[in-house]
Amino acid sequence: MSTPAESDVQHLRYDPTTIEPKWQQIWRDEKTWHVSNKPDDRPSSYVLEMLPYPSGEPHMGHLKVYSVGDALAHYRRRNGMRVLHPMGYDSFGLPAENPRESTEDAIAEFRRQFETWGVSIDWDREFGTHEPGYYRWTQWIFLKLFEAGLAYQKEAAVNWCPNDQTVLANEQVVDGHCERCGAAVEIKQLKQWFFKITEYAERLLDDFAQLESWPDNVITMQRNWIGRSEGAEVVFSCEELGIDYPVFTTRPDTLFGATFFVMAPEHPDVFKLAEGTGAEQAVRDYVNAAARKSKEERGADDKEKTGVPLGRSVVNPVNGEAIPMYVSDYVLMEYGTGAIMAVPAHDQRDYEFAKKYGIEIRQVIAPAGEGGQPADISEQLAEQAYVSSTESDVLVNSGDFSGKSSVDAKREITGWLGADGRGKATVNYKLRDWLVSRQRYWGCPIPVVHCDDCGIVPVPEARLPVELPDIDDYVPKGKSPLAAATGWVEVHCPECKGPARRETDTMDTFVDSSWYFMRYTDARNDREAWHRAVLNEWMPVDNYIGGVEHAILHLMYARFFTKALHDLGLVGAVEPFKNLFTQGMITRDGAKMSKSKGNVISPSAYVEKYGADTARCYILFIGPPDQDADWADEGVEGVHRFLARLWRLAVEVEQRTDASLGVAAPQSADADRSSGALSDGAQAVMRKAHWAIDKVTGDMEGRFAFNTAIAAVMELVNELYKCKDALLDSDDADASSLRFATATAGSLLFPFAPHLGAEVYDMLGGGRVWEVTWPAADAAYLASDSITLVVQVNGKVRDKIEAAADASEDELIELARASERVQSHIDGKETVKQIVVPGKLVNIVVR
RNA sequence: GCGGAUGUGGCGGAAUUGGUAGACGCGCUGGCCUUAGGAGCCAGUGGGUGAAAACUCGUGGGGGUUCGAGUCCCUCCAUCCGCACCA
Repeated sequence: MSTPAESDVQHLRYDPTTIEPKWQQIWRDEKTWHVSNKPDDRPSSYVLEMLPYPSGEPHMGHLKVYSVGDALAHYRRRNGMRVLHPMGYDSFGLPAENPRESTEDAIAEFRRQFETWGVSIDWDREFGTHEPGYYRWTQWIFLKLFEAGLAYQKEAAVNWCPNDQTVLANEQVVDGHCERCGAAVEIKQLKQWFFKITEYAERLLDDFAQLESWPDNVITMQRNWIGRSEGAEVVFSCEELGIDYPVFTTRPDTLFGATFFVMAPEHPDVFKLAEGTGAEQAVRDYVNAAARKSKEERGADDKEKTGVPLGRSVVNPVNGEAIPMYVSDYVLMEYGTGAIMAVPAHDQRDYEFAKKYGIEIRQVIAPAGEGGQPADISEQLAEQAYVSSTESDVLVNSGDFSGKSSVDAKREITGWLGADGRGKATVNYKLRDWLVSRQRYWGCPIPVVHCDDCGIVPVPEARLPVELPDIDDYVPKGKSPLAAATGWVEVHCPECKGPARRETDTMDTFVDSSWYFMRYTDARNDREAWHRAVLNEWMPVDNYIGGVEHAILHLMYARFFTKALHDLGLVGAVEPFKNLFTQGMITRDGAKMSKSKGNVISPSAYVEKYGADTARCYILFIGPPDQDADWADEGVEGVHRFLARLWRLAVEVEQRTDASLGVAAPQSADADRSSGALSDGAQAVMRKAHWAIDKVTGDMEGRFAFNTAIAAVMELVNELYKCKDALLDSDDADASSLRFATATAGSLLFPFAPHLGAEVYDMLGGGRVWEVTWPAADAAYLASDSITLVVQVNGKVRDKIEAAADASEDELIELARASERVQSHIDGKETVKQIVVPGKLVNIVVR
């Protein structure tokens, strides 16, 4: 029964360590994945994974993101598209040791591993953001934004990380802690560089409509972060000092209930206001205490409201009433105007403050009660504020506006105040300008000089890049280490030629990564950042793939950059990423991998032991790629077994069938299928192969269902094992069907396991699978003459019957009723209803 | 507190439009092959009753819509994530 050839095959070992380097060398030597910028008749597609921060070696997240992106890139290419799939490194940042050396070592290791993974990258476009050839253009963009008034310097209260010894953007502070190192963030008053992202707040919101597919949660997070709220700016006047204080409120309908007024401790006028009132010392103590608090302490959940009177009052514009002013840290300087009107009856925070300091709580809103009269809510107001604001909430104690609905009153009171300049409708955003200066050495220098006579002078474009000097001590000490490089700092002013000093702060690394996807399109251009026509040919990115942790930071900054550069006429696209895919995390024992938990596993160990194809397929097979997945070594073994099984099948089929048959489908295939020229086994094999083609294609299109796509190839291979013994040693048609189906398994698996896919296809005489068009399923093999009819009685499955695919509804009912198993359930009962789903099911409802 | 997601065998997961729940893989059980195998091949595998045929229960809990619900609606619970003094 078993031939020598068969038993040989059983003992052959699938050896990825010889197969994988073989194909990698061909791809490297022939630059297979290089794509030219010269358009051709193929549609272009830009597939991009978020660029890696090179530190140590790649981790499981990298393996996952490139497994997903590479599968997509391969699939696109084989569907006749011209695919841009580049690679680079986010190589400025916070390295521990000698930055230049450690960065370049890490990049070399990343590149080496990516090559062992067989990722189909156009290596001719590779760069690191720390290379002068790249950051020259980062500086150029900075100057463009500066010219446009979108980059500016101002003194402001900023987030300071005492550990990293640098300022942080608002977005980089998480729960009052440094996003990077976890230290409690302090507030400092410093002069810093900002990008005017707030000018784009509205468009960042509006243009969500232009995106093709982005996860809802990412859009929601950005929307919340931008924090648009509509309301009114209302002017309260301090008559004693003759200063007007506008406040922002979303509740102008509650103005008649304002019984006090609060300023943030950072408000520049608090000392001026307190002066001469006797409150000076108390105010100074309070403000100093607030300044010493970390952001976290200030924002703590259960923190009791505190504050001190300023000893002054302001006039409420709706009723001319003078109300007392306070300073309290529950008011934030960075939102609105840094001052608020306080309506304790209808705002919980104001309520708590008023309760503590015995300030009047004056109700001006009431829910509609019976008979259209306002309901009595005094009981509730003894406990907490009443914050509802709907059509059925009406104003009380509000002069001429009493009786109006809360909703109408907002508009009418704003309009009334607006008529004589005491207020206006406005929109406010939580979003603040992007703080981009960093007091770090390893970053892109900000290309300006400070001249005593000329002020801030941009470095002329022709003199870019402003290169990072080599220095001895790059440990941050509160100001940029670059300040110590006196030979570099001291320059001549580009305008007056007088003595001047270079800016010593460097840029936030998020600036580097806000435009790298544009540079890829024309990465070797040393005359300009990109050629416009080339850029527009590729942009926007068709599929952007990465972790959801960048939902706000990177993705919002990149959107802002694209819009700003668009407005400057430099970029055609308005949005950078048409489709966004956020991959889930790889966990270990159900927990995030971390050094402190000691549960970190690295891809390299698995790639060395099982090969890249196994590691890549496993990470895709483990579950839907947008969900978190737990890494299990037994699962890896299972996938490895499957790949070995396919490889052995290919070897056996190759050895025991005639090589001249190649990988073509049997010639008698579709024409003679019904006439029986193909054996039953061959037909089963052909049908399964075409079923798999259809399934994998469907899973790749539209959704990233790689897990079920791989499962389909597993099913095909299982079917081939079942049929192969009958088909080997048979006639040419049978042998052809086997060769075709085995090669098809390799072809379908190629996007996920490129080395093995190429090996199997080539072994059977198909040549280079990546040059072969993606297979199309033959409808003739998908349709079947017979179906399995499910028969239900009262919705419960009672039988399954083989039926002709083209049977009529009546025939199906007849068939169903004839079944013995069905009869035992319907005998002697009245048939109420019979439902037929053609080709699928009959449900007989009896009583 | 607000917003979002998820909940299916022992485990990872499948079920694309309301129509056979559990594809595929892991694990487990049995068989074949083998000097042996933790290799390979084949078969079985949601729970309960049963010798079997079969019956019955079953997609976090409860309720509803429907001939029919993992899928739609209401409600509760659990876990995870994001935001959180934003006036």
